Amino acid sequence: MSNKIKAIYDRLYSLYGPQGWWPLINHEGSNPTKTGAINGYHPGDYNLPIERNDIYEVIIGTILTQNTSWLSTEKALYNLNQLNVINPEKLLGLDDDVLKSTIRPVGFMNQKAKYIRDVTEFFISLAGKAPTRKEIISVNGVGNETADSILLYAYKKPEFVIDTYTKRVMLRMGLVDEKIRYMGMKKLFESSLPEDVAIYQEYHALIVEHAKRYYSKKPYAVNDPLLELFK
DNA sequence: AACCAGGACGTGA
DNA sequence: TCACGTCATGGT
Repeated sequence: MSNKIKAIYDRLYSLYGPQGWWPLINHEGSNPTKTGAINGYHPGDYNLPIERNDIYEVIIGTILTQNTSWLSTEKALYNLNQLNVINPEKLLGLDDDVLKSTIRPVGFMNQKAKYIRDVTEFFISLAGKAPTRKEIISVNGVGNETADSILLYAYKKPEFVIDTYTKRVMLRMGLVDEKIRYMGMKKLFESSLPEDVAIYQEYHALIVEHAKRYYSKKPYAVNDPLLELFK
């Protein structure tokens, strides 16, 4: 196989199809196959988000979901939406204790409340312009993965997202070693794929979907259909 | 009842 | 640079 990274993508896509990330609360029902408070997956539609508040929703979603299940994140976003504060100015006007109790389901509510305020002020200061990677990662609470998630899913920039699932799968496939760093893995994917936002968006989402099934509980990769690719 | 979840940051070596 | 502790709630 000349390009294993691409071969894995093709296999995952044929297994699961387009994932329609990042889900948006204002697009409920567009994908009935997923469950939870937000059914706003939009498979095949790579134009979203368009509205300012939708872009903002993706950004606070990336903070909320840090080391947290998406189910919990949905609850927090649902709560915020009920308060009609998925809007940067309105969010900043929210009482801090109210904000913390609203995002409570995601855990780490003290630091995440602060992170959300910081990234919100940064978002407003952009005045509609997309940030560079260096700029967005300088915000407190925005690390490598969150920065790339924001750039890829909120601003549609070709930045590949690496997460713990990605490393887990790549390790099992024997394509990286244990000491690989975030940027090393990111460059590996980006140098193996066409620089295409839709592909980057799908690939990361597909890895998450796949890893939830085969790489959540140990031992990993039991009956993993990817294993037959390299035999 | 341990373990994990769509991580990031601060600290001391 | 690196290894490790901390942050916190909820589902399985």
